[in-house]
Order: sequence, then structure tokens, then C-alpha cells
Amino acid sequence: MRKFYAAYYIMNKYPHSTRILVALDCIVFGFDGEELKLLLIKRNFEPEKGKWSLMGGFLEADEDLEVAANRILYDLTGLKDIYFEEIKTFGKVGRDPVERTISICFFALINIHAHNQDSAKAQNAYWINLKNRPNLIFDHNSMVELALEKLRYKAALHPIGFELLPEKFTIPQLQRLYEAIYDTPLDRRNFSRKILSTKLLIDTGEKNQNSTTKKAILYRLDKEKYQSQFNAFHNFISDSMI
Amino acid sequence: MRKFYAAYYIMNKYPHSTRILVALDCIVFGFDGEELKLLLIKRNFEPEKGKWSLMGGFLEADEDLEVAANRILYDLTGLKDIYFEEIKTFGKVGRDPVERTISICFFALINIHAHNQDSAKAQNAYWINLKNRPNLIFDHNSMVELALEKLRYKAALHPIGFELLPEKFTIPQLQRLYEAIYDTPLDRRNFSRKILSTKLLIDTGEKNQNSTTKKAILYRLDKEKYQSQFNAFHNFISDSMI
DNA sequence: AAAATATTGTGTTATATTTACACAATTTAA
DNA sequence: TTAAATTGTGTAAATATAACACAATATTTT
Repeated sequence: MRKFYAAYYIMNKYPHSTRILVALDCIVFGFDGEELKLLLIKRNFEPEKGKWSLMGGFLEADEDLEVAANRILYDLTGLKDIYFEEIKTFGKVGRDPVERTISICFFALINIHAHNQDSAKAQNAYWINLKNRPNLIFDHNSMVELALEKLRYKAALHPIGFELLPEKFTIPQLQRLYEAIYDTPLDRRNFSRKILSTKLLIDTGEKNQNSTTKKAILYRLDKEKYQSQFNAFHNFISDSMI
Repeated sequence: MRKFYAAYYIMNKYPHSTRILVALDCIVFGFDGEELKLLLIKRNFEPEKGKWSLMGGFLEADEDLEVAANRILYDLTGLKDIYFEEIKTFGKVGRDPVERTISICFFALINIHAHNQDSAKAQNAYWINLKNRPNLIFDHNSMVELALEKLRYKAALHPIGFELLPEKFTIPQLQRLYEAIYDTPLDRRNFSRKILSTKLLIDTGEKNQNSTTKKAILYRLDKEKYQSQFNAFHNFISDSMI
């Protein structure tokens, strides 16, 4: 087999290797203050028209992988610089019945109130509660399950939860987010102490005016500390919750 | 663009999408009792003949991604059921100058004494100390750096270090392994207590006869507990070491 | 206007974990 | 027999975690 490789300089190609379709599929998480949500596509195109799926697309010939991920997220949300993270490449032979396609799967976290509604509408995308999501095409159900697992893992060790909240937020809001992610109640007092001990939050001096009872302090993330302490957030959630 | 999708049933193909070469590249870690090592290829084939690279291969048309990873590892080591983990897909446009190729990168942990020497010889593979590895082709240097980062992260939270040791091992051996992974000295007494508190080790009743001083107890891994407690190993190494 | 209700902010104590450090036992070589 | 190297185990102080209680604020009800 190796004798053929001599040809590569002439042809500028690897001979005898199969080129395969490369897709990207993205699990977009959002949080409405109560529930964890997914931005899902009601497909108005083939294949599997009429069914639900993740947002995806194909990697183009002259496009960096990371650029493709950003492009797909931009087309869906109208946002740039979204937090996203590759989770796995799905590569079973029959996973897409149309044609052999591998899919590089990633999850993204966005502020549900900040994205462009028109972009979502153009893609026929809807926010669906994670808990009562519909069945998805192909192996997209497995992708969502894995994404949730990875989100739980990562959010226990690093301060990525803030990506799902607005610029200014209260500690009770942050707690409700973590309770949604781990689907478990957390002790208010211990949660607050733990969060404040990270020194990642800056008191804006403002209070949440939406509240109907006692108004909570609005904080914002200390972005410099967020960068430098990204790896020092460990042990936020106990093992048993992950 | 979407009007073309109607064609997919007839052609059994997605029209207007680019098929791309899909490679897999593997960082194989080993431990000789002193140093962390990599199994690297001295290339006796084009392209970049004569230079050093990771072991790799192309995904075939009718091959599951996971099967391909196992095939590549088997060709290199003669071993099956190796512990491996996907770390990232490298997909910059020009990363392989011969032809657009994305590479799904993963790392593997093997017992350096158990693999098949002939298999390695057939691939022209050599064990090289991680610390004084040669320059590698393409983006393989970045792959190794990322693999080390991921190994450190994972090994701090889960008991994967055992994959690098022989069936029977001593606690001092295990400690030297962790010291090699994190490139830092660890306190012998705290290390021992922490490891034993996991209850993952079973005393074989034997002692290490290789030692020139006091002979250490040989342990083996409790594989059932290893499975069930894989996620309960957290906080083994302190954050600052990762 | 006062009381009731819901929610927020902070404090305390018991328990568990982590860190720093010391000494006795085993084996070989001098 | 002694010295040197290494292994196994112990202890106390500091830190972190988990469980729990009460006071303060804002709205709604009476």
C-alpha cells in the first residue's frame, strides 16, 4: 500500500482513501429563569421533513472547523462569540440513512433573551423545555443526552453557568439555574456562601426590580477573574449530583 | 438551496456538499516506572518521510469511527480493549498540506510492558520520553500538548492512572506515575491514605521482589469498584497541579 | 395601618477532609 | 553490625462542607 504514497506530490491528493461528509450538530442550551431549554429545529426541509432535530450543517471545503461551528451558531442565533464546546464526533456507519456522514457534535450556552428572534424564525427554531423535548431524528437524542452529561460535568468544575444568564443577575437566579442543570434542590445558604467565596461576582449596587418580595442584589461577573480562575471553580456541586 | 434536497431520495446522496478526508490520530501514553512516554512513529513513508509523527490512519467508508480507532491502536500495539478517549477534532483548512483532512484526535493509555513489540516495529514506532520528544509533523505537537492537558484533567478526577501500570503494582509505583503525570512531587503519606481510602486497591498478599530496599505490597485494581466508582474519584490532585 | 406572606441575606455548629509533619520497620550494601 | 534507602502508619492543626435558624425587606391581604 505504501508504494502508492509516492504519487501524492504529483496529484496533491492521498490516493485510495475515502472522502466522507462532515456535519456539525449543535445543542444550544438556554435558561428562562425556571427551566433549562433547548433550541430545536422543526424541519421544513428534507430529509425527515416535519420532524424535530438539532441545528446542524456541513463543513465546507475551504472552511476551518471552528469557523463552521461559529457560522452555524450565527445563522441560528445572530450571535457571535458564543460559548461552545466540542463534545464528541458521532461516526457510526448508518447514523445518517441518506449517506455516510460523521457529525462533530458540540454544545453552546447562550443568554436566552439576547439572541436574534428573526434568525431563529428563519431556521424554524423553537425553545423547548429540556424535560419534555420531542423525539429527535437520527442519533440526535443521544447527542442531547451526552451534551447534558457534559454540561453537568463541566458546570460542576468551572464557572460556565454565567453564560446562560443575563449580564446582571441575582444569586437566587444563579441558584435556580444550577438547580435546573442538576435537577436537584440546593441549600440557599451554602450555595450563596460558596458562590461569594469564589470572588467572581461584583455587586452592581442595583437590585432586581422584577421581584415581588424582597429585592435581591444584582451582580455581574468579574470577567478578568473569570478568565484567570476558570480552572479553580472545582467542587461546586457534589459528585453524587453529576 | 433547499429545493435541491428533494433529490436526495433518488440519489441517496446529499447534493452540493463537500466530502472530506477524515483521519484519526492517536497519542499513546506509557509509563516505564520513571517517566511518562509516548509511542511515536519515525515515518518511513510519504508525506514527511523521515520525520516524527503520531500514529494515525484514515476512516474508511464502511467503518464505524470507534472501530477505526480500535483498528489503528491494534495495528500499533497488538492490543484490544485499550482505554482511549476522544479529545478533539482538528480541522483547520491547511493543517495537512497534501489535501484537506480533518483529524479526530484521541489519547490512549497502555501498559508499556504488555504491548506487542513486533506490531510497534512494523509501524516503526518508538517509545520516547514525553519531556524530550522530537518536533512532530503538521499540528501533531498541539495534539500532544492538548492530550497531556486532558490526561492531567481526567486523571485528577477519575482513576485512569491504573491503565498505565501492570496488573500488580505498588503504591510507591502509583505515586511515581502521578508525579510523572503532574511533574510535581507528592507527599507519600497523604498519597497513600488517599489512594487506600478509595478502596479501589486489593492487597494481593505478595510483595515487590524487584526492590533493593524494603519490599512494597503489591496491589491489584478492584475492577468492579473501578466501574461503579469511576465518577467518585474527584479531588485526587489539587487544582493548582492541573 | 397592621398583619400575613414570600423571599433574601447572613450566622453558627458539627462533621469530614486536607495538609503538614514524625517515627518505626524492612531490606540491602558497606 | 552499622549505615542507607525505602516503605508503612500515625497525629494534630487548618480548612471545607453540610445541616440548620433567624432577622430583614417588599408586597399583598385584612
